[in-house]
Amino acid sequence: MEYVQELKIFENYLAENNMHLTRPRKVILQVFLQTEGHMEIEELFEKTKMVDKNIGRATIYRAMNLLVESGLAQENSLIEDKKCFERVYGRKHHDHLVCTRCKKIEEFHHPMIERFQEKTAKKHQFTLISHHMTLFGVCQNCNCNM
Amino acid sequence: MEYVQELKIFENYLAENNMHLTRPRKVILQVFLQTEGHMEIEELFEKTKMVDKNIGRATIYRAMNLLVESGLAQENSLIEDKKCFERVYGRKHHDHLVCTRCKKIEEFHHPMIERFQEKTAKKHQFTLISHHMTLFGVCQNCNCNM
DNA sequence: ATAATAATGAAATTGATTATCATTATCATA
DNA sequence: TATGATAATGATAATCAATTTCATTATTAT
Ligand SMILES: [Mn+2]
Ligand SMILES: [Mn+2]
Ligand SMILES: [Zn+2]
Ligand SMILES: [Zn+2]
Repeated sequence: MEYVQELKIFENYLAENNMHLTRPRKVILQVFLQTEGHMEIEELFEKTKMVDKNIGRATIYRAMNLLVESGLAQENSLIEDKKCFERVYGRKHHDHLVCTRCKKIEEFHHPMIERFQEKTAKKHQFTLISHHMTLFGVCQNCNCNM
Repeated sequence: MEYVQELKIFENYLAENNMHLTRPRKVILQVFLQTEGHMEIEELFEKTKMVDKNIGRATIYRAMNLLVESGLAQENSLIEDKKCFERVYGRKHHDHLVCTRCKKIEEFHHPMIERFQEKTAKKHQFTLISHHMTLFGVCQNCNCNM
């Protein structure tokens, strides 16, 4: 089994909360870790079906919440009215740039922006917990082809 | 009638698109302009009912879309799973700071952040169209009372 | 007024997510 | 290794914001 670290983390999280590492959960973790980028529930559902066609959508929703709670996954709302997930364990924080035409997603990190966000929160006497920042635009490819 | 400017803009937008300034639309505009801050459809629906209890929710949804298209309103998704609107005509662009405890919303504008967003888009060869940026935290009030 | 067209509101539909619940799986312990 | 307490599953129903449908009503140009 690959992803030994992530598996350990998930196991620990489950154990701490008196939950079990079941087969469906193991399959969903595996599929999640093997998928690149930003994935939707439906995509994960389709992929788990290839491994075990009995796993239901509800179990995917539930397992993804557990992965978020255990710190392995992050929930993004890059698309209106639909959430998507991405790996966060062992990766650095970043924000997103979305092409409104082809939906391509690029990632970026801007330390200065992060700094100013902190300062802004402090100025408003807020204890900053998190932030959403997404830039919407048209990518070079889409710009040329239209 | 107050808000002559906004009314003109709405009338022009409608005329340009072969639509009519009907009574329901006029009422909804009025209610929208008289409401401070960030408002949800349900809130607008309740308020329009006081003026004309026959106006349906669907008409509010439709009218708010028109207000967005005409440049009078902006749609925000500060709360998960629900959109809210705010006035933009005659106001400056800003982003939001949301208290996760009491849901208080504060507004801020940080020119440097905006500048860096532009630079980031350019670096990725994206033509920047818009951005979402919301900071989540705990306000001073909520910090003290807990 | 009249005809052509646009708008309305009630109700149905959609689509993502969550809850319910009978059934099945897990695991500590006898 | 059986057993019973508890957790997890998956099919299905429920939710809920938002959109669509459609028969009826308003609006406007003629
Ligand atoms: Mn990402
Ligand atoms: Mn605002
Ligand atoms: Zn593109
Ligand atoms: Zn607060």
